[in-house]
Amino acid sequence: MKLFGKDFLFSQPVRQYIKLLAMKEYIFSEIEKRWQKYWEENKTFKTADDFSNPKKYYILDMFPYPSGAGLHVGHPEGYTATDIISRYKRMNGFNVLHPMGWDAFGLPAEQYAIQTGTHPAETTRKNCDNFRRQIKELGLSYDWDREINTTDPGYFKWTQWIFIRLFNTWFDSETGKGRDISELEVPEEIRAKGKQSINEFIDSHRLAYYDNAQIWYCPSCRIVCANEEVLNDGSHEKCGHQVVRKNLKQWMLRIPLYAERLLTGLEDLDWPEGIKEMQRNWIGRSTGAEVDFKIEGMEEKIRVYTTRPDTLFGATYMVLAPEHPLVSKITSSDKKDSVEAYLRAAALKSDLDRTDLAKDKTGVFTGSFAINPVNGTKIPVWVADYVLTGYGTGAIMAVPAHDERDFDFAKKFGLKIICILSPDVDDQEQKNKILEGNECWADDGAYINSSNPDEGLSLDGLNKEKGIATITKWLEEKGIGTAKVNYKLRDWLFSRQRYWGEPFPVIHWEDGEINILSDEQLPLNLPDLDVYQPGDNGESPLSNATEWLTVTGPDGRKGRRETNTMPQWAGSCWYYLRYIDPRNDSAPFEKVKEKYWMPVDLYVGGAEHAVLHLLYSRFWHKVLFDIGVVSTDEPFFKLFNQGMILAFAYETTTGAKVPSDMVSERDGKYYHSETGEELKQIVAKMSKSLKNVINPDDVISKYGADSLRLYEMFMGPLEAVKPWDDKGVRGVLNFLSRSYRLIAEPDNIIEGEEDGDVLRSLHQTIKKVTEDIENLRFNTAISAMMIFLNTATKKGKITRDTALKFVKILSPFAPHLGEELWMSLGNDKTLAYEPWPLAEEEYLRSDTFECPVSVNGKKRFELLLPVGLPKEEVVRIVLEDERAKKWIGDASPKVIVVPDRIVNIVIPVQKD
RNA sequence: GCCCGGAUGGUGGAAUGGUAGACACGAAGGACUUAAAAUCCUUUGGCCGCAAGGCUGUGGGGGUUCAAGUCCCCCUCCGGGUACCA
Repeated sequence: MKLFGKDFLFSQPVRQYIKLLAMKEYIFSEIEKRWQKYWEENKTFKTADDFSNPKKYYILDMFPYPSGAGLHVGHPEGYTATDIISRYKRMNGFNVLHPMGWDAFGLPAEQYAIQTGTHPAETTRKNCDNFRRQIKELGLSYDWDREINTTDPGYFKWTQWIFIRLFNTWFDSETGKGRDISELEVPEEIRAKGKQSINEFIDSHRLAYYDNAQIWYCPSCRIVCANEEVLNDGSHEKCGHQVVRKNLKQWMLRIPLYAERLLTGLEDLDWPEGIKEMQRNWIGRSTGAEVDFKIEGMEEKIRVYTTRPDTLFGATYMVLAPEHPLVSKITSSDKKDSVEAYLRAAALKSDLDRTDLAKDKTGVFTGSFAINPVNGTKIPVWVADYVLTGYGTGAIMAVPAHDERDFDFAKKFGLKIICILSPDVDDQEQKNKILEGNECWADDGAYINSSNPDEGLSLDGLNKEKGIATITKWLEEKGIGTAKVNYKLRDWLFSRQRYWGEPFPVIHWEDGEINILSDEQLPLNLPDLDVYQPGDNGESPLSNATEWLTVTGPDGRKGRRETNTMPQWAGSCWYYLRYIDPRNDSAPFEKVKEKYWMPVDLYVGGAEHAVLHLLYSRFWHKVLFDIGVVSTDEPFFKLFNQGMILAFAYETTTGAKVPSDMVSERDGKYYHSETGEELKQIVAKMSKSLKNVINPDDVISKYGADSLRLYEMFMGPLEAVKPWDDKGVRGVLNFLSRSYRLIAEPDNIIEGEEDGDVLRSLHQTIKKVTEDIENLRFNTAISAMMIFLNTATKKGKITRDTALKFVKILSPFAPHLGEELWMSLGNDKTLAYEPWPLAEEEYLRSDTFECPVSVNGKKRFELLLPVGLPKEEVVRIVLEDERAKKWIGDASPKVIVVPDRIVNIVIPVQKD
C-alpha cells in the first residue's frame, strides 16, 4: 500500500481501517441534520415581498389535516414534487412563494376530546408540531414564517370575515356577477308589504342563508355527519351504525348561482382533463324545457322539467315527487288514504332507501289526470319517490318507451307504453320489440306517431336534435313551455353540529331576526368547554356553553349565538390567499401583495379533492373577485394530481388478506409464516389491518430524507398510482452514495478540459432534467442523472466545472446532498440561489450516429452514418451494405429514409 | 349502469408514429475478503442455437401506415369517481 508516496506493509485489520478512513462515506444523517439547521438559521427560503421582480412563481401544496397518526408516505410525494420545482424556479431567478400550513379544524380532535376531555386545541397543537417536525426532516424549502393554521383566531377571523361577505352578497343574474346586498333593488310590491317582506326578499337573495335542511345524524355517536362521512350502504364511516335523516336549521350557500361560471371557467385552466370532467359532471348542466300540463278539472298546472320535450307524444303518465306542493291538492278523495300512506312511508325512508336499495320502483296513483298539451290526451298523475324534489321542478312527464326509469315504472304498474321513435338499430327483432313498446330506446331515431294536424305540429321523420328544436319552438310560441337549463349542483349545506370549527359570526334574536356581526367584532372565538358531548337532538356541543351562547343587545333584546360551526371546507376555501400576507391583522391580505402573487401558478395535491374542495374554493374566489377583494377570476391556474402510493399486500388463493407481518419470502415467493400456504402478492392501499403502512420517519432513519424524496420521485410518473417497494429505496440511496463518493473525493475533481463523452453526457442530462422538471416528469429526470453518473464514474475523474453543474441539477431532488457537495467543491454559502446551468448546443451535437436499418419494418442492423447526410447518399450506402444485400436478394427495394433517424428498406412481399 | 384512468420483462417503469424494454430493483455468475457486509465487473423478455444468427414479443381481435406500445374500430380485465338529476 502506498502512503505519503512510500510503500508500506500493514497487517490486514490496519489496511481495512486505513481504507475506511480514506473512503468518503455518505453519512446522510449528519449531512441532512447539518443543512436543515443551516436553512433554518439562515432563513434561506424566506420569501421576500420584492415586487420589483416580474418573475414570480406561486407554488402550492394542498395543506394537510394534521392527524394524530403523523405523516404517511403519500404526503411527501406531492411535497417533494413542488419542492423540486420551487428550488428549480429559484435557481432560475424567480421570486418563489412556497408555503405550508395546517387544515386543522376537524373531527378526530373533537372525537378525542369527547373521549378524554382534552381540548381539541391541545391535540391540534401537538399534531401540528409533529407534522412540522416531520416535514422539516424532509428538507422541504417552505417559508416557515408564512405558516398558517385554520384554527388560529388570527386566521379564522378572516374566514368569518369572508362569511360576512357571502351573507352580504347577492347574485345579479343579468350581469352574472355577485354584488353588494345594498345594491339589490326591492320591487315596489314587496316594499309595500312592509319591513318583514323586505327582509325576506333580501334574505332570499343572499349567497348565505339560514333555513331548514335535511342532514345525516348518527344516533350511536349522537353526532351529525357530513355527507362525505356517510358510506354508500348508509352507515357512518366512523362507527358503522346506520345514519338517519333529520331536519335542522342550517346555513346554506347558493353555489348553484355560480354554476355557469364555474363551468365555463374551467375552459382556460391548465388542469387534468379528467378533473375538469369530474367537475363538469358534478355541476351537471343539462338543457331541456319546462312544460306546463293542465290538470283536468282544476286551475292549477303542473310544470315539469324534461331534457326530451321531443318525446311529448310518448308521455303516457306523469309523476310528482312526494314532496311536491300540489300532491295533496290534486289527490282525489278516494285515493287520499293510499297517497297519504305513501307519503308517510317516503318521508321515513332515507335517500339511500330511495335510491340504491330500492331500484324496484314504488308509487301511487293520485286519481287525477293531466292533459298532454301536444295532443290533448288524458294521462294519469302518479306520486313516486324516484322523482326527486330538489331537481328541476320536482315533477316529470313520463315517457316509458324512451326512458329506462319510466319504462321500469310503467312495466310494474301496467301503464301505457307508446313508442314514438323508430330506433336506429339494424337488429330487426330488437327494433320490433321497441316499436311494440316491449323494450326501451333512449337513443336517436326517426319520430313516428308524433304529429297533431290540428295544431300544425309534426315531428314525424325528424331526428332527435331537430325534434327537440322544433317542439321547443312550438311550446314557446304556444306559451306552454320554455327552454330551460338545469344543474345538478345543489345549495351547499354549510354548517356542522360540531365544536371544533369556525363559529358563525351571527346572533339569532328572540324575535327571529338574524344579525351578522360587524368586522370589528371579529374574531368570534370558541368558548372553552368542560364537556364536548354533543347536545340533545344532534345539537352542537356549543349549545352547552350557556354563557357564551346568550347575548343581550343594547336594546335589552335577548339573543343566542349560532351553535353550529362551519365545515372543514371553510378554512381550506381561501387559505392560499392568506399565505400571501399571513400576519396581516387589518385585512385578510394586502391588495398589492395579492395582485403580485395571484393566481397560484401550480397547485399540487391528491385527486380526492377533485370535486368538492376545488369547486368550493373556486366558488368563494369568484365571489371575492366579484366584490373586488381579489384580482383574478380563478384561483388555481395549473393543477396537478399526484397518484396515490400503495403498498404490497398478501392474500391466499381464496382471496383472504394476510397481514404483512405474517408473511415470509423465499426465492421470490411468499408464504404464510404459520400455515406455510403460498400467498399471492397484490397491491393495496396502506392500512393498519394489512400491516403494510410505511412510516416516513422509519424510511428517513434507514435511508435518509434525500433517498426518500428521490425514491418517491423515481417510482414512476407523479400522476400514477404506484406501490411502495423498500428495495427501490436502496437503489436510489446507492445512486446518492455513488454521487457522493465521486464528487466529495477531492482526488476525483480535476482542473482543465473535460472529457468529450462526459461533457456531452453532462449537457444532455442538463437538457433532459430541465425539460423534465418543467413537465413534472421527475422519474425520467432522475434516470438521466443516473446515466450521467454512470458515464462519469467510468471515467473516474471529472472537472470541477462538470461537478458544479451536476451538483446544481441534482440539488432540487436531493437538496441536503446538493448543499454538502457544493460546499465540498469549495463554496461557502447555499446553492439555493445559484443560477441553473444551461445545456449548451455545441456539446449536444454529434458528427455521427448509429442509424438503425430495418427491412419491412423490422430492425436488422445498425450503420454508423455521418449526421446530415443527404438521402440519396444514405440510400447508396445502405444498399451497398452486405447485411442489406442479404435481405434484398434480387428484389428491387424501395428505401425510406427519415433523415438522422431511421432507414426502412421495403421489399415487395412475394405472393404465393 | 354511466363517466374518467389504466394494462409493456420476475418487479417499478422508459419510449416527438421511427432501434420496444432506457433507468432502477431483483436474480445469476465473477472480482476483492480468512469470511460476511459494502463495493466493483459481467449477464439478464421468451424460444431455438456452440456461435453467427433467427423466430417471437407491449391484455385479446381487426384496421390505417413504408413503419403502431403509440392512431382508428370492437372486446376482456383492473383501478378511481358517480349513481333514479328526467
